[in-house]
Amino acid sequence: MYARSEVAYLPMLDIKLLRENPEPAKAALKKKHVEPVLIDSLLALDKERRYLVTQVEELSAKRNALSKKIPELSGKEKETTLADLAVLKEELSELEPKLKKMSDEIDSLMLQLPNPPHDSVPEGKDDTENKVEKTHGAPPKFDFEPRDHVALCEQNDWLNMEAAAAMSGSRFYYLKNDPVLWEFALVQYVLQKLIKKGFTPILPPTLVKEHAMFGTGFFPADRNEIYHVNPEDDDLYLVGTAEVPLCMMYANQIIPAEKLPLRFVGFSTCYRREAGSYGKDTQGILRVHQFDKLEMFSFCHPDKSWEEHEFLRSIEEEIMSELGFYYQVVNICGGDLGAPAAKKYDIEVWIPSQNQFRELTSCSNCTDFQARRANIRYKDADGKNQTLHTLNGTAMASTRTLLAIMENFQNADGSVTPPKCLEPWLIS
RNA sequence: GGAGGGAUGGCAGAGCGGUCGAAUGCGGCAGUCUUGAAAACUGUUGGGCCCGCAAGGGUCCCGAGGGUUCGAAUCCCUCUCCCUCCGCCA
Repeated sequence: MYARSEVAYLPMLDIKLLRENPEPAKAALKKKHVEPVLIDSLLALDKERRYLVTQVEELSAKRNALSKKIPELSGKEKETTLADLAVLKEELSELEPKLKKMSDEIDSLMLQLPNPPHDSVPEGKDDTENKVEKTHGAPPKFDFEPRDHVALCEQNDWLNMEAAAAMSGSRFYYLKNDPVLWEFALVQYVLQKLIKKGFTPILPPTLVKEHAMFGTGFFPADRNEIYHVNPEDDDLYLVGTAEVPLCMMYANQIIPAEKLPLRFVGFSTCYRREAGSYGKDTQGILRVHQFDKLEMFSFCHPDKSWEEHEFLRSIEEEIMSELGFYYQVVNICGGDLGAPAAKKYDIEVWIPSQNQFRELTSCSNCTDFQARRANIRYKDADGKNQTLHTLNGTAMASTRTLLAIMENFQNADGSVTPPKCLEPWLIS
């Protein structure tokens, strides 16, 4: 079926759950710093809307019944019926715009509500309150003064930031020589691993329409992070992650329950404006406008999504440890979680020059948040359509992984020995 | 970029102002027949929302959004997508 409708902007929270059980929702959303009052006013609006709906539908029912009779009528009877219908039409023309306005208002409020976090998500206002769940490995020991990745790139002719900046602006780069080969090896190594685990490899589109950004929950919240291309004619957006096209691959579709989980790994270049990060991580390739990434994505049964979340995390850990990194797993606190995630783990890798861990991957359980917006459902055993759960996780983020390889596996002479697991995939 | 043709239920495909949520075929499900299966036959087979404890009732949906009309799948406008031909092109 090609004439797919665009995503209906479904609200992300099930308003029925909110109606029946507002208190737990309020408590959970408070963790994400949503004022409970907001929920109350939303519910008040919803109540009013339902009353209006009932009125409008009753009038419509009357109108339909009378209209149906028109062909059989004639003369005076027909005239009085037409007059009655005119009155009904008048009443409806007053109520309907009112109802539409109220529904739009509710939808827009619902669209702004984040996904309530899971109980295991720590309280906290920002990244300082994230919780380290585990640490793996040990920091590399150097019997020389380790260089940072910028110095290593300089010495080995791996990077040209100046020409890139002159051409495209700050935070762009030309990568040269060995790291280029490492990236392709990383891609092959990770793809192989994931395919063996049953993931389907995907090369997705990276320019998408606005509704795709709403469907995946990046809009309205993170609008300023996204590049908008030719607003006047093409009106497309460059994705910041393959999560967007992977998720939208099943927008408006119903997946038979027995096919779940559906697991994909998508490769894409990712574009991020990094607005608001001026002056942060300005050196080298840690924070850039463009990088390549392999992203895992699961469509999953609601009962299985927490298990699936741990599964994605375990894959990320497997990759990190095979690459030989010293890393920690961080449980992101409520205040630092994005709107779509109910829970998120970041895996942070030790960066010697900074003497700290930096984020290399993250994986999120978005529960039904994206599925509701993008209208992705599964058919359960009773033949009922139900909203499913979606999850995503970084399998390999190119620039940061390359940076970590450079800094962690550098030698005294400034050369770098790439991880063993890449050897089979390295072009020489 | 230019010129045409389309979009209807899981699929195929009719309908082109009221009797149409929608013929018919295929597929799916249930049953009859059969030792079992196939075939044949019979029945059944979309979704959202609102009211209701429920039974049930109502409303909306024929790509999307608006409009005309007492009444729209059918008429008008805008948008999206698909197909064919020409041009261009990795």
